[in-house]
Amino acid sequence: MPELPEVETVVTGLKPQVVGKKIVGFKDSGKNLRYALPDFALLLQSPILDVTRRAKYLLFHFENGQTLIWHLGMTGQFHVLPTNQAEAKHEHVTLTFQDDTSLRYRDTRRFGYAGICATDGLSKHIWLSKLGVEPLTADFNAKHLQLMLKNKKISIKQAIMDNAVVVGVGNIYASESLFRAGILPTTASQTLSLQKLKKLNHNIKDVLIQAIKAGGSTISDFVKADGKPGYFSHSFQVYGRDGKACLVCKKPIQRIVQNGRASFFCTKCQS
DNA sequence: AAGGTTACCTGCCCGC
DNA sequence: TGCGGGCAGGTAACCT
Repeated sequence: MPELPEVETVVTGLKPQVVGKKIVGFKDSGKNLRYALPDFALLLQSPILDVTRRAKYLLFHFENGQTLIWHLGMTGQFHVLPTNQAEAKHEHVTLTFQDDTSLRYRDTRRFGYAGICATDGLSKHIWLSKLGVEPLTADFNAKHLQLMLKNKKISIKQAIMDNAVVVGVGNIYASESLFRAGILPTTASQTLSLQKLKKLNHNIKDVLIQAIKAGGSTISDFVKADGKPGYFSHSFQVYGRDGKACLVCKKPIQRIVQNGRASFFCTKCQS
């Protein structure tokens, strides 16, 4: 899926296209996403007040006190299109607005999922209640990392991808931030000094901010809400570069599989 | 109980 | 050109 910068980009792109609109109809492809779809009738005729993000979830807040929670999975995309425009392949949900536009949800692999929850009960929702701190807030700092990682035997890469430690860091930005911080992804979490954690904390924030500025990464099927790709993928320093020269020291970038996910790193620049 | 593995699903790319 | 295998940005349900 899109990682945090991509979701942030989608929220930014969607907001001006949907805020103030009312859903007047809905349909789905008949195929479930990861879970059964919610009853969209709960949202009918109520204006969308705002679209926000928590971790990698999009939150559509409705005037009637309901919030539509949406996760894009690996391949989810939103598009706002004229209602009379033909359905695209893998379009699984259509929410029709009162103004002849409609919000289309496309998801090739159908790993995405949606739910509806009373806005005042959002923090207790099962998908949101266990989430850790947002990476771009002051709550995410070296001391926080130290506290969360003490006694943890898992690798540092797995730790920063754990949503209870910090949300929004996925497989790409895990490798990228560890490279920038000079830490091998296999390092045992509990062995890192506060000094190293400071560097890592700083680099996680930095790489996410840069990616958001670039409008999210583009890998295969990520498209922003306006249909145009983002440009951060041009800035990957290690992700997907196995066998190629490290941009700092020229040593070939290594690729290993950790917990079933690809990790990329430089053995000279990271220790 | 933490840490690992697997499943969910489709498409693409690679090698034979 | 066709086919099988491996791989893909996430999450969570399982196992050990």
